Amino acid sequence: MLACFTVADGALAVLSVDGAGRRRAQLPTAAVPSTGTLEHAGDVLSRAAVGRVPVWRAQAGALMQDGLVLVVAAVVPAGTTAPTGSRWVAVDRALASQGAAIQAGITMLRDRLDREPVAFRLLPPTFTLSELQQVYELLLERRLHKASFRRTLLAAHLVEPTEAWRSEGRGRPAQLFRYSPRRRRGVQRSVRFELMG
Amino acid sequence: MLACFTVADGALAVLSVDGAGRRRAQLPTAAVPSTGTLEHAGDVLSRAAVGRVPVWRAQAGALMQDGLVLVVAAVVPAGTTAPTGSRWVAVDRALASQGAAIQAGITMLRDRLDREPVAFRLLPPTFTLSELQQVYELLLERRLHKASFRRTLLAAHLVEPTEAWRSEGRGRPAQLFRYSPRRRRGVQRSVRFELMG
DNA sequence: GACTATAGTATCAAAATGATACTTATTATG
DNA sequence: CATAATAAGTATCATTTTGATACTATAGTC
Repeated sequence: MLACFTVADGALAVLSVDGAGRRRAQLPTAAVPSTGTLEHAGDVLSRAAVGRVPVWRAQAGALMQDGLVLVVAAVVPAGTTAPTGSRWVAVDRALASQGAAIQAGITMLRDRLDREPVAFRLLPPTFTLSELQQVYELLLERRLHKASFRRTLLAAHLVEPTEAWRSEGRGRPAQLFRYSPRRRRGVQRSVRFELMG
Repeated sequence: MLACFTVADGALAVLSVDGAGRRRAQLPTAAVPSTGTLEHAGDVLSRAAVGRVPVWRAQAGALMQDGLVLVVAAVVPAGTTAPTGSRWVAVDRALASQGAAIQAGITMLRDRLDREPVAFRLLPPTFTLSELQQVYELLLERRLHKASFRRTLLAAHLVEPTEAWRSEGRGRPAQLFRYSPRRRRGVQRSVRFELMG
């Protein structure tokens, strides 16, 4: 089962296939083949469902739903069009019908956010830092501080500026950046205890 | 397949069943039942393998190994004895034969370390702060700063001191603490970019 | 041109971190 | 018994990180 996410209309959206007359979100599914790797099986399912191999993908868990179901979390860039017969559904609405699988996928995205380039893969090759921050805010479900976000991001040498600027409606144009990780993070910082009790 | 971890002899160890004449580590396995929840299936497997339900458990992934294999990561307190027919094997040695499954389990433990009480569950009900720090160091594979570790831990209100002290060999006795989370962490801190490029 | 909206920067105080060194309490050794 | 050794736990302080606030820059709208 594929939980393929993108950003659409400023919200996280998941790919849903149009069931026969059903209004509930349905995630694309395929039988797990008995041969080949699971990675390959995930690619096959993705290609059938989205028409392309996702730019990021991870196992999100296994569910018992009328048999054993593996959930694959996947990510495609904002702007990817859904193939006919499927559409992007805002996660809030989709949760109602496919809650467990979608939740597993989102949890996987959140958990990997600081270790793998999930947010960058949810964006086109070039993007503004405000867009990037919005993706982080979507996935973390909280507001981030603008100056701190940029300072930390730039200090991590994960992006490089391009020559291009984008003027979007009102205010000052934003510079476009490209994901271009330079250095490994050498210094490890202290432990965090975010336990909820 | 069960990757059940504990701390033994100052190292992370995984439960291995003694195969017929095999020296290689073998993780306990059971067929996924067609009925019931996966959580229950994990408990059944654990009870058969360790003689008890683990104090912490999580899905660690799915592997394609001569058929589809689900890996369950589990944790039992230090000092738990392995049932006859099985033994604790230091992770370093066990990795050789069951690398993928064990690695998936360790990754799960590490990823959850700051959000779920994995380290506390690897210890008996009461423990010293040095022991706790050692568990964190084992799982994170790096040294931590003593004063910072304690400051942060106490500020998180996750442990409470007991009246008991333990004198272990030489130096000053250590106070025993109990896992007793008090408050939810209200403040969220800034984003970390630990991407490896 | 004034107003508003958004990008991006600067400054500064507060908080978190890590190094170092210190104190305390115990066992080992002579 | 005195002293050394060892480990727990604490204190101090400089450095780094963080977040609030306010600022400048550049565009569109009225």
